[in-house]
Amino acid sequence: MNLRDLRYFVALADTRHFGKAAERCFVSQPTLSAQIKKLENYLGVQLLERQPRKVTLTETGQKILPLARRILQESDEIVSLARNEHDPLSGKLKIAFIPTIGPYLLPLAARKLRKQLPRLKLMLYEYQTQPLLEKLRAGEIELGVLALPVPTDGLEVRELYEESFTVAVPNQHALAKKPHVKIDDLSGETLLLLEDGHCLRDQALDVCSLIDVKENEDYRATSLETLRQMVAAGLGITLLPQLATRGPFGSGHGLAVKSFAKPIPSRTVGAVWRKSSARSEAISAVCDVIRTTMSEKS
Amino acid sequence: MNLRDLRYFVALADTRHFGKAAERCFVSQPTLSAQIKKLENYLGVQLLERQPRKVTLTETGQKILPLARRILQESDEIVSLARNEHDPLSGKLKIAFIPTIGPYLLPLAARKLRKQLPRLKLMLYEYQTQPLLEKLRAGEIELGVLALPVPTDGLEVRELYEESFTVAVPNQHALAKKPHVKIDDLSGETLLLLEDGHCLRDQALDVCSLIDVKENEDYRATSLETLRQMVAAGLGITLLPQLATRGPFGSGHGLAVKSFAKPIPSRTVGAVWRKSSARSEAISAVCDVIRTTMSEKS
DNA sequence: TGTCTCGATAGGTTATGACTATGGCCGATT
DNA sequence: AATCGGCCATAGTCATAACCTATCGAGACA
Repeated sequence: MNLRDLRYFVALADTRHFGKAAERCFVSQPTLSAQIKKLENYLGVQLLERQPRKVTLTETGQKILPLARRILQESDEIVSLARNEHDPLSGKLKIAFIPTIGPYLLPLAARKLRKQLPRLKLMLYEYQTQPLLEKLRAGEIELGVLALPVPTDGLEVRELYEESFTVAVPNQHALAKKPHVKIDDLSGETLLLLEDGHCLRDQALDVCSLIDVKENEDYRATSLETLRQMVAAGLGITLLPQLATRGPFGSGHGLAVKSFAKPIPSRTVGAVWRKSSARSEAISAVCDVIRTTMSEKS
Repeated sequence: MNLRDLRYFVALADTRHFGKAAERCFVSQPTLSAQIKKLENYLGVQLLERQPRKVTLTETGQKILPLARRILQESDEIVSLARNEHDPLSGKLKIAFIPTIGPYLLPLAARKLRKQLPRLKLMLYEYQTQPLLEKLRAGEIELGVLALPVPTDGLEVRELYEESFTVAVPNQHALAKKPHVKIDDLSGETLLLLEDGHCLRDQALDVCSLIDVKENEDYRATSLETLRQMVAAGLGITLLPQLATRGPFGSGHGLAVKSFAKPIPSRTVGAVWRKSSARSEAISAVCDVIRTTMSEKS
């Protein structure tokens, strides 16, 4: 059985005339005639009675007609649903950020995203790098924003922006008075870090790998905000990504944020998605918005 | 779009594996692959994401899937409905009788009809010959049982049985004492007849056409039962078809029913249906039952 | 009786869906 | 690192389903 056959049948039921029904279906009368006969043959029942000058539905035909109509209507629903979804820049798009990026990047990009991609409903998630990649591969999310590099098997990667690190020290700290901080200046300091799983932890350790710092093993922060408060409380110093020091997140409350002297250590923030993703257009558009946002704000 | 494509899509959504889905649809993998792609192309949206080792539905695919399932289910409904209707001796069959046949024939045939055609639901109607033929041609009924002959344009006709006429006279009437009545005996009598539209009226006039009878113009009965009572009341005599004199409808209550001497005048009762009718098998079966009933009872 | 309407039939062409064989990608194994 | 195997896509070919035009035949109508 075929949707086309049902269409022919319904047209015939409406017009009760083979010629007119054929016209309505944009086929010749013999074609429709043959297809109807084939349908009847397939179903094993006569659907219509061909009286001279008059076509009528049999009992069975009358029973089948509403079913056929509903099927056609639902098939049209599929088509129109697909047409609505046709716009690649519409629909839901699930994006995950790592925790040291999301809360600081989103306020900057949100307005522009909403303005430039108004039909895109962004579903926002926050995961650490590893769970994020897993959920990405599992298809639970479509796009991840995190610090590069990441293993790229099956994934597409695009760099979004370069994010400098800064040093956060207590107000009273000697470094608070210097205009710029060199990495070597951190030698001998106590470093406060995020708990395991945060990539920022590894990045900070990496920056300090050549100098002599000791991690405060008693405390591991669960978020940058906790970390910030721990520094203000004088428990040590830490590295903060630059976006986490802008606007309401800057110096104050017993905390001084210092920028590094050149060469400024930094991390690369990038977007990752499945190579096979069906949303590459929307993804690309989102990346563009983030990139331009960051290049304007820097 | 095609039901087959939807079948492929649903199979793929179920198995999430092109090869297995193809197997389930009894086609080769490339075939299913190509059809799915064609479907996606037609809809203008990607329905699935081909990850290595893993096939997943896109957002759109997930929306379309339940629609596709429902369509397939309903198309199966059509097929199974048709299969149920497949038995030509089942379903509704609308039969109309003329008033001078229906009430007398049905009690005789009903039991055998129900026994031999148990799945056939007979819808019974009663119309005079002309309206009956109109409704038959209009497709409102499938089968008519009436007195022949009738105009046969577009209609199929089959004789069912021959029905003798009898004479009904008041108990006190001279003819009530004779064993048999000749047509000539009716000469000079006052004839009571049914109102216009009843074919029996014309048949009675026809039987009496060669002799001298006068119709009682003051009364025209609307049914055989009224006619019978009018005869019993002494208003005249009348002709009754034989079936209307059997069982509870016989002599008594001031009425005597006499049979004719040979040659016995009679009418031919027959079945008519549209040549193009889709129910010819059921019709034929019903005719058979009536014929054998009548040949057994006579 | 001729004419018209309308569905069915005949014959030929195109388009579609199916197949097999094969390629390319990726993950897993040795 | 090289090989193997699973899996989907591509290429090329073929059968048939669907379509067309032309025509027939039955029945309605003037």
